[in-house]
Amino acid sequence: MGTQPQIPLEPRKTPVQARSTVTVEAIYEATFQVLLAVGPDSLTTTRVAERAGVSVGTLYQYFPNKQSLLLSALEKHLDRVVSAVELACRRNHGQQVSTMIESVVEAFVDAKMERSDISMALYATAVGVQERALVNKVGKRARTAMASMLATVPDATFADLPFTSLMLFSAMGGATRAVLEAGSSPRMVRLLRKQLVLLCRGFLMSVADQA
Amino acid sequence: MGTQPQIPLEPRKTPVQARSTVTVEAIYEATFQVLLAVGPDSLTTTRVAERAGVSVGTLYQYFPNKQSLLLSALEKHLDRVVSAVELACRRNHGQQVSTMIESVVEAFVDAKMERSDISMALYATAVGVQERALVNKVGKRARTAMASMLATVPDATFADLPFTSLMLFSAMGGATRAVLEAGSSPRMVRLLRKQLVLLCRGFLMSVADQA
Amino acid sequence: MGTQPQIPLEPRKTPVQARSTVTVEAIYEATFQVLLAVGPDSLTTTRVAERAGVSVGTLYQYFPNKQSLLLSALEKHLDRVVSAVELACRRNHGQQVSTMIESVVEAFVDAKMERSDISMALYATAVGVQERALVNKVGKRARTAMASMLATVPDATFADLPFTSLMLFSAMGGATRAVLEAGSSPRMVRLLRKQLVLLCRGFLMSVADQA
Amino acid sequence: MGTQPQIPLEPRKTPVQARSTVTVEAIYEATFQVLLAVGPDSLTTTRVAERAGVSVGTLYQYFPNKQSLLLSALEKHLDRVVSAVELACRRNHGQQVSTMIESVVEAFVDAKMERSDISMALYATAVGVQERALVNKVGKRARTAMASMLATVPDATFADLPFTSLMLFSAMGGATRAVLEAGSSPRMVRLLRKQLVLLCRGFLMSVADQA
DNA sequence: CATGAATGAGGTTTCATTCAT
DNA sequence: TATGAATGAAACCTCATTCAT
Repeated sequence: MGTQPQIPLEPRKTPVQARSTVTVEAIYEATFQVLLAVGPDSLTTTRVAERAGVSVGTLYQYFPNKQSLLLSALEKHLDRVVSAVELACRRNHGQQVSTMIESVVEAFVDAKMERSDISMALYATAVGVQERALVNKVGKRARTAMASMLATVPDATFADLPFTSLMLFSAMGGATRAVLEAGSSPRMVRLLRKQLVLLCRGFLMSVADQA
Repeated sequence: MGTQPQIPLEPRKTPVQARSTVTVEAIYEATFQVLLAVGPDSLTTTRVAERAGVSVGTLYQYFPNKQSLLLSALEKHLDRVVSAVELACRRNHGQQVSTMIESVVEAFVDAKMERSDISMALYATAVGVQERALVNKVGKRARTAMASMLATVPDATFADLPFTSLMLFSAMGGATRAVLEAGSSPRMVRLLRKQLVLLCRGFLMSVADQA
Repeated sequence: MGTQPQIPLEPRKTPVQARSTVTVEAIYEATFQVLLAVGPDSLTTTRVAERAGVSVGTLYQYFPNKQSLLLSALEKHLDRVVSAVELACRRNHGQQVSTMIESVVEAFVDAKMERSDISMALYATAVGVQERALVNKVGKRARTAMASMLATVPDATFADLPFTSLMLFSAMGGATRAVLEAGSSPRMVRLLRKQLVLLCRGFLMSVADQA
Repeated sequence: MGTQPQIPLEPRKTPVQARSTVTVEAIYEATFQVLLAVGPDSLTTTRVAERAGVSVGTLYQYFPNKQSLLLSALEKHLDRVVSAVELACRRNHGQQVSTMIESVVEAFVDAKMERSDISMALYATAVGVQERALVNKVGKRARTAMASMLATVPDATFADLPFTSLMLFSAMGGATRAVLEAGSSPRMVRLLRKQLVLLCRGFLMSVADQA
C-alpha cells in the first residue's frame, strides 16, 4: 500500500443504480470475507474481486484504489455501530443514568455482535494514518452523543463530560473487543452485556457530582 | 507478507556477544521508529535495517523473516507491560481492593506510557493470526495474575474471577489506548490514571459478593 | 531456487487464446536462448522475460515459478524427442532388427539435432529431483516403446528386454550428447548416425537368443 | 554463481601439510554430501563448510571461490575415473580386443561405482562453460588412451580411431549413468558390466577393418 | 591461521493498477 | 461498462565473499 500519498479516498461513483449497489455491496462483503479468511496482508484487490464475483477492473470502477476500499468498508461498519449508539443516546435524553447506560451498552454490543465476523475482520486491518483519522472521527461522534445525553441526567452533573465519555466509550470498546477475540460465545456475550452495564454505572456514579 | 505459512518465528541467533546485543537492540528500536514514521504497510526490512545502521543481511542473521521481527518486537513490549502488572499483582496479595486497583492501574499505565511511542507504534501492526495468539497469551498472563490477586481480597469474593479480570484488563487497555491515540497529553494521562481507578473500583464493588 | 519445497510445477494457465500461445512460445524460446547464452546459473526470470519481450509479471502469469518454467521447457523438448522415437518404434513392429535400429537411431538423432542448440542448452540445466523424475518418466516411455518393438523381431528373442532397451537408449543418448558437446559438425553427425546403427545392431545380435 | 567471469580456478594453496590435506579432504567430502543432500542450487559455501566442520573463512583459504571448489571436486572425481581407464588401457596394449574391452569396462564401471554417491552427486552439478571444458579435457585423455590401446590390436585396424573411441567412451558413460540413476542395484550393475562388454565388443567388430 | 559477523548486490516473486478489447 | 492480461516497481530474502578479531 505504500507511504500513503495524497490519493483520492472517496468511492469513485455514488451507486445510484440498483445494479451498482448490488455490486458494491458484494465487494464490501467480499472484502470482509477475504480479510477474515486470509488476513490483511494477503488481501489483494484481485482476490476481493474474485470473491465478489466481478473482475478487478469492475472493482476499480467503484473504488479508486485499495486504500479507499478498505477505508470505505471500515467506515461502513463503524458508521453502523456509531449510528446505533447515537440513536440510543438521543432516545434517552433526560432518563435516569441506569436507563441510559443500559440502552447504550445494549445498542453498542448488539451492533458489534450483529456482524461479529466483520468486527473481527476489521480489527485485523492495518491501522495507517487514514484509518486512525477515521476511527477518531467516528469515535468523536459517539462521545459527543454520549456527552449530550449525560448532560441531561436529572440529579447529577459531571465535571469533565468529554473525558468521561471517552473513558466510557473506550472501556466499552476494549471489553467488547476482548470478548470478540476470545470467541464471543453466547455465555460471554451475556456476561459482557451485564457487566458492562455494571462497569459503566459504577464509573458514572464515582465521577458524578451528586446534586 | 502472505498467508502466514509454516515459517520459523523465533529469533535466529541468541545474541551472546556484546556487539550482537547492541545490534539487535538497534534493530528493535529501528522497528519501532519506522513503524511510527511510515506505518506498518510501508515498513520494509530494508528500511528498518537502514534506520538501525546495519545491512539487511545483518537483520536477517538475527530474525529469520519480517514476521518474526515484528512479532519479537511486539512480544518485547507486551512482556514488559505484563511483567509490570504481574509484579504489582503479586505485591498486593491480601491488600484492600482499593490498594490493589491503585497499584495495578498505576503499574499498567506507567508501563504503557513509559514508551508511549512504542505503544502507539504497535497498535499499528497488522494483527495476523500469530499476533493474535501472542496477545492472547500475554493477556492471559495478566488476567491470571489479577485473578490470583483478587482471590485474596479480605472481605469480598467474586463469582466469576476469570471474566471479571477480563473485563478489568480489557477496559484498562481500551481506555489507555484511547488516551494514547488522542495524544496522551499530561493532563489526559493524569485523568486517565485517576478515573481508571474509579472505573475499576466501581466495577469490582458492583460485582463483589459482599461478605 | 532452494531445496525444492512443495511448489506448484504445472504451468499456471493453459494458453487458449492465440496471443497467449505466442507469448508462451516466446518465453520457451527465450529460456533456451538464455540457457545457451549465459548458462543455467545465470539464467534469471527477469532475463528470460526481457529476451522474450514481455515483462516478468507476464512470465509469472504462465509459470508459477522459475522451477516450473525450466521443467516445462525441458519437458517440451524431451517429449518431442521421445515422441519421435515412439513413432519410429510403432512403425517398425515386425520388421528386421536392422531396419528397426536404423529407423530408431535416425529418428532419435534427427530429433536431437533438429534443435541441437536446445539439446545443448538443456544438458546445462541443473538436475534437481524434479528434473530427474521427468527424465526418468520420459526415458521409461522410450524404453517401453523400444521393448515393445523388439518383442516383435521375427527370428530372435531377448532375455531381458527392459534392460536391453535401457542399454540401447542410454548408449544412444550418451553418444549423441558427446557429439553435441564436441560441436556436432556435419561430419561427426554423419559418423554418429552410421556408427550408432552399428553399435546398436552389434549389441542386439550379441544379446539375442537366436531362434 | 553469476556469469562466469575471469576468476582464478586453481586451489589457492597446495596442501603440503598433513593438517591441510585433512581439511581439504573434508571439504571435498562435504561438497559431495551437500550436493547429494540438497542439490546443486542449494549448495552454499557456508553449508559445505559447516558439514566439513570448518568455518567459511577456512574454506576460502583453500578455494578462491565457490566455482573453483566445485570444479576441483569434479576434477578430483573425473581424474580418478579416467586414471583407472588409462591404467587399464596401458596394461592391455597388444592384447586381444576381447581382453581389452573387458579390462577397460571393468576399470570404468568399478571406478564409477566405487563412489556411486559421488558420481550421482556430480551429475547434478550445474554444467557451466568451465565444467564443460573440464569434462572435455578429461574425456580426451580417456579417448586418447583408448585409441592408443586399440592401435595395438593384433589382427585388426580401425579407420577412425578418435571417433571410435568417442563412441565407445560415451556409450559406456551413458549406460553407466542410466544405471546409476536407476538406483544401481547389484543386479543391474552386474548386467551393466556384462552387457557393456558385449556392446563394446560388438561395436568394435563392426567397425574393424579385418586383417 | 581460523573464525563467523557483516555486507549488499541481485534474484525471485507479488500485486496494485491500467487499458485494449 | 465489464473484463483480465500485461505491466513493472518494489518487497523479501539469500548467499558469495571479506576482514577484524
